Amino acid sequence: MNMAYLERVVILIDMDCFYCQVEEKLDPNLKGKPLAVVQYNQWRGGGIIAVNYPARDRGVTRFMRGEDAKEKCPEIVLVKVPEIRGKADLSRYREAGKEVADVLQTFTPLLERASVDEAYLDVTTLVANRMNNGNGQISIDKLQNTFIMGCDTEHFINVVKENAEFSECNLKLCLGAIIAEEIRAEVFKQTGYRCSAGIAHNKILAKLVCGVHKPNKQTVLPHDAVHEYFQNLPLNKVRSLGGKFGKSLSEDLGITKMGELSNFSEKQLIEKFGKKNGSWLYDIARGINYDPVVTRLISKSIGCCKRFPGRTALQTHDVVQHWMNELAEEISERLEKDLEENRRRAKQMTINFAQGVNKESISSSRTHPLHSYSPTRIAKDSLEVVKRHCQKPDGSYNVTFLGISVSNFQEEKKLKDITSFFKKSMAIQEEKPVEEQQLVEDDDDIGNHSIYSASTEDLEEDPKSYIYFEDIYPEFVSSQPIESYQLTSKLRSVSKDKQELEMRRQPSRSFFNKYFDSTGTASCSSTSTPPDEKESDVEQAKFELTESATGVKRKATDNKILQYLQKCEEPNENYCEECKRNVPIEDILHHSDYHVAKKLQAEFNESSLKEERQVNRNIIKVKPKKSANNRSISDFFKPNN
DNA sequence: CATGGTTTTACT
DNA sequence: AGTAAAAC
Repeated sequence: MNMAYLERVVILIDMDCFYCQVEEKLDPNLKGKPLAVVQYNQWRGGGIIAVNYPARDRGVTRFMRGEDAKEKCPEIVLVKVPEIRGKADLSRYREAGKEVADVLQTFTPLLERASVDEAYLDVTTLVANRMNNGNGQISIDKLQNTFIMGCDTEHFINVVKENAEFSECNLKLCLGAIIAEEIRAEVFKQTGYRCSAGIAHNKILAKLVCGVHKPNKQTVLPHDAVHEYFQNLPLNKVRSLGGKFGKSLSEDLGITKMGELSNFSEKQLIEKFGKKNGSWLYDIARGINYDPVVTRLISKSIGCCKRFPGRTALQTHDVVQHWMNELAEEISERLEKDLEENRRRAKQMTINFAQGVNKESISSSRTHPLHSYSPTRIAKDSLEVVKRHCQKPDGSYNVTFLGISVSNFQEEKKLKDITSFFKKSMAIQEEKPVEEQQLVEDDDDIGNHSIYSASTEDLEEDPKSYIYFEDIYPEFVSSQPIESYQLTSKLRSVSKDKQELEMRRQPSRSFFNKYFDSTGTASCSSTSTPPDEKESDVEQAKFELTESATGVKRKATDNKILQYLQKCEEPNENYCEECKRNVPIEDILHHSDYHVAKKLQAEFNESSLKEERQVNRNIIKVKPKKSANNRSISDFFKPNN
């Protein structure tokens, strides 16, 4: 069982009806009552954007208006999202999401925030650590809230224990599930929010099963259970197949279930849907997916927008200007906050607008450089764009949508964060308070906005003025990363032969068919000897284990796998093995420093207690102002156990 | 009239 | 750079 696509353990954490939970936390009176969160209650009771479970039990769903919900469930409480400047203000939920992310972050840096209430975690190295540290025991009492797809949990555990080496990847999933239990418990402990989790070997599968036992439970999808699960699974349940593509997929191929997708050759799929989609489909039909979990804690863009449907369409310059001002103010506010929190500055702004009614509406967007965070400046530039594109010859408008979003964030200070942490904690050098270093320059044309932090384009960025991490600790930058070493060498030893290829072609059913029946009752004996007719498979598995253990390398015959492995084996200059992605070449130093810090944290976490975790959190954030600890670097290199 | 506001990614 | 799709 040494296949590359079974190496990773991915967790998807999804908050249960998050907006409702946020409101319930704010007003504990609401707990237990049927509740929905609505925005804009003017028209038909407002649009529902979240429904809690008591309300769901009574048939209330999203896609209902507030009025419909009241009809279905007269006792329902409808909480309206706050409004500022005439539009919905979602900041309360963004804050809550950040709270949760801060907890998740203490478990692994390999964290991808997918939305305000969802995040993927690649816990492969955490799992590997537990196995290497002799901390890899699994038991039912650590999996009290865990379901295994297609199998009873306790039974699954027993089989995994009895066939430890044969089902190493399933053991990994169990450990991943234990970690997920810990994560969810910690999230609840620190924030009071409940969430569900999906655990699998990749993001698509983790996402797929996360909701199977919602709320407040978690679900594991072992690779061996995929085949059966897919037989009855509609195509559109799979992420990215939920829309038009999924529909055309099912029409073009004349299929409705995921299981049917594996009847098509990779060649066929590529012919129909292109190289990228075709291979992706071929893989996922077999439960295989290589999309990496990329480390992203903060968003790459910040935007706000508003629709003006039907009769509310904006008809005059004055009204358009008014809403431009409102949007610009919100954007500006959020940008200033982002600047403080994340020390970065957006360089580009995109103005979105639509004219005309629904079907015949024409939407468009224009980009514009962003020189200042001043709301009047933002409004002025945006308005100009909209005027140019939307004003009719008679001076009137018919604008049904307006939006401003900003992107192309540039770090305000490079390499400074991490070095200042070390400077501080090791007292290497005196450091001025952050505030004093922050130059404010008066920017621009329309003047009078000195309170709006200006561009730092020409701020001195002399590398010599910083102390570089690798100057102090060259060994950590130049040598093999500590934590990833074992994983990396494992990936390197992954081999591939015809047998494995065959197993890819014919989705593997062996494990589940041999040891489980569909009801989840035990069908294997208490001995570790498998039934006769399957012995060859076990022998094959052992053979593969031995082969990889001896480090014998065979030629990969499958290009995809080959490429995947090459990525692992020969990282190029700017390929970050930790993130499994390329990072901008100019950021690589900063980036690798980042990972060194994260690794210290990860190692520390594994063997440590919660207070220590709390301390590490400050390291991860590398926010000098929060680092109230006196540890020296050597503290981090104490033996693990 | 009318899910609405966000965010990411891929295509061209 | 601008558009479209997809997801929550």
